[in-house]
Amino acid sequence: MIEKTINYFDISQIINSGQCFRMGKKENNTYFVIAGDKYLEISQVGKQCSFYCTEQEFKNFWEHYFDLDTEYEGYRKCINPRDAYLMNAAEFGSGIRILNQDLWEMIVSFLISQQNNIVRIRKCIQNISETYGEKKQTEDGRVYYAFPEAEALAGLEEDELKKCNLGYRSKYVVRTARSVVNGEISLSQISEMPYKKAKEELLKLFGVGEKVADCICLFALHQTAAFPVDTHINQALKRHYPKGFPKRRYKGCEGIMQQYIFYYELLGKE
DNA sequence: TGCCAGGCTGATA
DNA sequence: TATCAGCCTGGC
Repeated sequence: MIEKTINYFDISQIINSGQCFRMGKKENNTYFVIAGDKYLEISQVGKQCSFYCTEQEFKNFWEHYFDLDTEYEGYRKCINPRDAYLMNAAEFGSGIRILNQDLWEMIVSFLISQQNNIVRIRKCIQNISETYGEKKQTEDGRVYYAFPEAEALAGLEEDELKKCNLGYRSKYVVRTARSVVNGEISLSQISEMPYKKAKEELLKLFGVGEKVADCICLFALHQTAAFPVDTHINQALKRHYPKGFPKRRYKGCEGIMQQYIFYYELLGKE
């Protein structure tokens, strides 16, 4: 177990910020995370966090996954103090971090997310993981399933994933898996591209539009200039930024601000 | 029963 | 280039 004191980190806020669909609460202060083929439990009381893994695993994977190297206070300090709405939103979601998640997993997750709600998205991802992912077991015997590789999905019929409750999104996932497997699109190359170029590449995938591409850029590629606009953000922008969100002021960290707004819109109101 | 939810595609004008 | 059905499905 690794114990850390971490500023501006709140695992429950991260779970509810909607960037990860394989995290959840176990009991009181304990949470679980499945990322790719890894499983982790965390407990948190205030700034005190316990990561139930080895030092090596923490250093090699989870520290980067949770973006613990980044000082988030700096992002909040650059907020215009006259922008009361964003100041409040950032205060409310001050424990949010932008995770460094697996690119393939995020592509599929956000393909599934369209015209869908979080409970169903989680269920869909659980279904495809249990059906097509590798079965794993923790040291204490807990069974979980790794996220399925593109190869495991590319050979399916387009409607096959409807059995996993994906509905019309089934063909998006299968065709995208084929594009990855047959080399039409290179995930490793996308990982190295700047934001605009990476987004352009992602938009070539069947079922990936503006919003989904931006979510993938932000939550998998850590392109914090990406600013996904979904219905919630759209409503918030209309209400609070009728002249447009001041992206120039937040150049390079628009995505962080988007997360504060999204979380505030979702849970900050009574 | 009908509507909606963290959009996108493809047809049509 | 813009607009708009239609798409799955479960919960309310």
